[in-house]
Amino acid sequence: MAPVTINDLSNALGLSRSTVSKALNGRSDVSPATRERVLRAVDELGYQPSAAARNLRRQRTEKLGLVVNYPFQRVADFLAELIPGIAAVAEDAEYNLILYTSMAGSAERIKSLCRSREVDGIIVAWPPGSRETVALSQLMTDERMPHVFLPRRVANAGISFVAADHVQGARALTQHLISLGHRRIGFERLPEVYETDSDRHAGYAAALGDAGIAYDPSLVIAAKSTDPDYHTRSFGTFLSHPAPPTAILFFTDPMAINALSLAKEQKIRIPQDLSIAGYDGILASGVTEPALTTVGQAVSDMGRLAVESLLQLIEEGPRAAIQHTLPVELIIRGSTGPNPKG
Amino acid sequence: MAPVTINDLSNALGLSRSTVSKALNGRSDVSPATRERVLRAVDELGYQPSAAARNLRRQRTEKLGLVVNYPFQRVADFLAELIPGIAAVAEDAEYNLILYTSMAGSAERIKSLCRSREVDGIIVAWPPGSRETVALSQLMTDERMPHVFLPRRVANAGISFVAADHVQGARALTQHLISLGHRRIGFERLPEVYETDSDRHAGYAAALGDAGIAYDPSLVIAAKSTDPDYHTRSFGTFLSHPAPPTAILFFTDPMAINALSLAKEQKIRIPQDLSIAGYDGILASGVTEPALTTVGQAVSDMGRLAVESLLQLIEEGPRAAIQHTLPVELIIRGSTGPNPKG
DNA sequence: TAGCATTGCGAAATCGATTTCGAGACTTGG
DNA sequence: CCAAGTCTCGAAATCGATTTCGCAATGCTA
Repeated sequence: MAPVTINDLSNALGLSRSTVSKALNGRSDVSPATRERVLRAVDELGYQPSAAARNLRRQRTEKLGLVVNYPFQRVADFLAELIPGIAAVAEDAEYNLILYTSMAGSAERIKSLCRSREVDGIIVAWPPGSRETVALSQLMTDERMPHVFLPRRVANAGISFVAADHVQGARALTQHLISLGHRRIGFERLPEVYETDSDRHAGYAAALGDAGIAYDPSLVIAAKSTDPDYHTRSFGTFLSHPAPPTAILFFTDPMAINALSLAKEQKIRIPQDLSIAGYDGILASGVTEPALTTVGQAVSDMGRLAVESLLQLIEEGPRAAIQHTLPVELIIRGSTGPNPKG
Repeated sequence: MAPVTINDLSNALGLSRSTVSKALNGRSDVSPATRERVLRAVDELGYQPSAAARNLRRQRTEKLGLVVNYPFQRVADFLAELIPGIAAVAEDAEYNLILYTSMAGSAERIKSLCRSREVDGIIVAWPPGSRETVALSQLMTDERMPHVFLPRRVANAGISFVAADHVQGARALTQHLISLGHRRIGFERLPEVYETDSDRHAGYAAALGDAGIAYDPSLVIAAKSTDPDYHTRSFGTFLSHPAPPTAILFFTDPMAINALSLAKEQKIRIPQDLSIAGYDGILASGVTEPALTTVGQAVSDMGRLAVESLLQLIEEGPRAAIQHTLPVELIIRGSTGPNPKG
């Protein structure tokens, strides 16, 4: 009825708790015969150690925390790929995953999480802006809580993260458009200030430079996050430009998909009249009409690496930060085509 | 350095651990002045109770387990909506969510999970076939582990679940097609035997009956799960029927989306030549060309209800099963149109 | 003022494991 | 045959909280 404890086992066997525990944990000071008896009894009585008791004594929980520091829905696509990857790798290493979705931005709650010791390490998905991220990392370091940020690079040698190489991604994407004959290429940046944004912008600028195309600031729009309709508005800005771009790079796929339908409304043919590209390679980007040219990230790889890094940090104790920057993949689909004016 | 424990607090204050604990847990046998002192010290020393110690003593963990009993990727869409709903509601009630993705179908692992007592209750997402589900439920009941199944109905009065009303959904969908003039309506069922399948089939048959249309078994195909290409094959079967259907209902959106692209390959115009409808209302169904008529489920509501039900089961101890069947919503989009032969 | 109820606090048990340390029993070598 | 290891095992401490119970001091009633 009540769960079987190690005491029940030791009583049933006429052995001490110590011996039973040692038999179960593979200690060497137990005779093979005794170990055999213990294991048989475990089977018969259906014993399973209490997680709480074990956690308390061992001072670790074999659980990882995944803090989603961003409206879940907006990164649902990403998470749908990320979470199973993380959970699977973690479970292979006998760790489980606890999800925290309501502590966005709250340093206090992260601190509580650290102090309650209910996880052995934390993966922070979509960390806040750079400054806050550094502070958050410091806080967790102070609490001796191993942690890894994902999927954003943090420009700080002491902070562990797993990210994608957006300089390379944006560069490849821009090069693709240039090779199609485009010379005036619009770029819509993110409103917030992240390394992700500056990386992608750097890649865009680098590709232009490589091709000897002058960087035209009027073709680069930084969306204003205060404006709920900023996607729509900035698309209009591009179109009404005196010398409008023949191709536009959007910072994320949803922005590009939005542009796709705006274009359809205005009878602008994609890609005949205008080439459009997104970024991130979300699932929906593959089923639009036309399908979206974009840059895909190996999300499940990032998940796997994040877990592996975190486990290293946990096992090896204080050590140098682990930083991974993964290559990204250019996905060429129907939304980009030759420059109509080229 | 080392985490602050309740002993540190009691030393610093010159109070016993009991008193400190009682002050923190709102017991009445503590004077307001003492409670105040304790709270102040908590703030100053940065005390946070150890989750493990508390769990051990209280014999509960304030954690819920979400067992995903199905390849994560195949239900990613669903999960992306379900998980945040579940996590948010749980966190409002001071519960966290632990994800288990690698115990598909394994009764043994479920049993271990129950006995380890690392969660207070379990939500099983996408339970296996009826018989196994009943066995699984029995197992958890034996282990005194509260549990709820989702999002499938289980035809057993003793089992708690949250599901959608697929009889109504399939009926509404079929009625929609009938109202468009269709008389020969194909229906592709699932290979496995679930209540979900029989419910949708019953709804389909009921709508036909209501309209006085004879049920034609040759228009109902049960896909064979052993055949990896069964989607493609069954679409061919429909087309080569001597009196082919003018509209086809697919059991799930991915099947319908697959049919959409098969139709495009074969130059069959949707919906002019053939109407196609899906079921489930996944995100991708909204961005196909044409967009898919389907039936949407209030997934986040199901998540919320599942958590609320589970919490009831946890708090009230042994009690009658809680069963919720939610209404579904007919989503009419571009893939269904008037019967060309009508 | 004696007797009783109330209030506020602490001692100790408890939850269920792990781990350290020491002690017999048994070998082994000299 | 004795001293020194080896093997096995158990007693007891420990992890950090909660909870029960008793005790002393105080307030209240008659």
